[in-house]
Amino acid sequence: MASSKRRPERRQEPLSRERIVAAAVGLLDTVGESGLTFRALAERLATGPGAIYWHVTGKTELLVAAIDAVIAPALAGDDTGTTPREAIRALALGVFDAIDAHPWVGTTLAQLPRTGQSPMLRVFERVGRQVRALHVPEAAQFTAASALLSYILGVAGQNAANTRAARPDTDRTEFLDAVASAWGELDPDEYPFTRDVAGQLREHDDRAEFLAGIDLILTGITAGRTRS
Amino acid sequence: MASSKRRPERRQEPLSRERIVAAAVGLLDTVGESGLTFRALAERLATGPGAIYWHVTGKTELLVAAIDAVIAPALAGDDTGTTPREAIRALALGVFDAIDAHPWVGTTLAQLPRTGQSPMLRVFERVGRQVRALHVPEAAQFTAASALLSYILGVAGQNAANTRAARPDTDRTEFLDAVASAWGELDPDEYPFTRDVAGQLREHDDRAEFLAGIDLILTGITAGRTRS
DNA sequence: ACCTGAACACCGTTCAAGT
DNA sequence: ACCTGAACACCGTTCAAGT
Repeated sequence: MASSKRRPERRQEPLSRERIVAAAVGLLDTVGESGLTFRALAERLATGPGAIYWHVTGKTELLVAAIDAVIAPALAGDDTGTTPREAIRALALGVFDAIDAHPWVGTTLAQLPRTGQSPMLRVFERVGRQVRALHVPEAAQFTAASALLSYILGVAGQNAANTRAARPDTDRTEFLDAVASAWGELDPDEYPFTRDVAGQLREHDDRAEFLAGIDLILTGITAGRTRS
Repeated sequence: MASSKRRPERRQEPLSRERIVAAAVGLLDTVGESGLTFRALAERLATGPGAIYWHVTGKTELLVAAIDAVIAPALAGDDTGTTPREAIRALALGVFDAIDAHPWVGTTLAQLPRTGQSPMLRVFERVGRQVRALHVPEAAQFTAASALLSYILGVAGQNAANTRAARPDTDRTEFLDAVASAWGELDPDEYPFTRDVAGQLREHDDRAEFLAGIDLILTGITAGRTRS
């Protein structure tokens, strides 16, 4: 009786956008994209599903907010004191790591338009600034930044697809081994290249591979510079 | 009475995988990804939803088959008599055009694993063969082909996102204008790059932009060659 | 062998009613 | 102002029953 007065048993913090988004991220991380349900979310927050709609307009907004929360650290880095090339690599790796830690981001991020308050726009801006710092000619800056962004998004999607395709109890190397074996048994007439390259898949490092792709594009971006 | 004997009124062709997939593509093209429903599909085919499951294991398989049908023409091209560089450009453009004509492909394609009988694997193989024809060193072939593929997928996803973000009644230029205006009004302290680059967006051509990105990567791939 | 369609176990979202 | 939870209009998938 005494306790009910000043200490509210702390069993029910008020609902808030932050608590909802945090719970959503937790759900996505543990149960995956299909696990994010208004009912499951409501249960985690000890309310009814309708309560969530007072703080959030719908599932899309919830998903964007979740992505934003997870991608934010990658954009928090300080670019001063590094070369633009290093800054782009660090930024790209930050996004890659965020997606690697939260595979559901890859699936959704690539589908967000580069408009409004989209996290996409923030990544684009960061990439673009460094492209400019590389002294890419004005007219080519948009193309260069877009290409880098598209590549990052493409890898993100592939990564998410691989995570989903892998049995939940297998780790990365096991999965790569399985894919490599499957590739190795493909029809040599139909898939000569994939077959031959299967071996490289076995000893490859997703992160290093991703970075190698970034470097490829960076090389392409800066290669033409001396000619202009 | 006479007609019911030899001419079966032709009102009910038997169901088949091809008919189902064709109807699915039609539904996706007209009503979009959210319009592909087993109930809607059944209605189009004049049956119950359960009938479809006799020919197709589930929605995932249906989606993959639909993508396959739409992407196939892009892979049918003949590569003989062109340079590898031209072959890669043509292949990439083929995929781009297929996705542009069927925006729902972009959303889903990027999420398919590069395994089994996935259309992804077929695109990868085609890209890879031309990478090899470019005389890229063995160890770098996987990276080069993967980078090209990831870029293509990334653009595909962005394209689909843009199509979805655009009001259904606006055309491409109207949409780009709207985005460019929005970018132009961004906070100059937070989005200096995006703001400045907004103008380039207005007069840009998606297809040309896409190809420019491919060229960037191709340049990156071939740039190091003379050094090795 | 192939089709039918009711039924199951879910969804996102709304909204009257409560505090 | 904020929460509740039943209700609405859907889903994908299954499966007994039909032909």
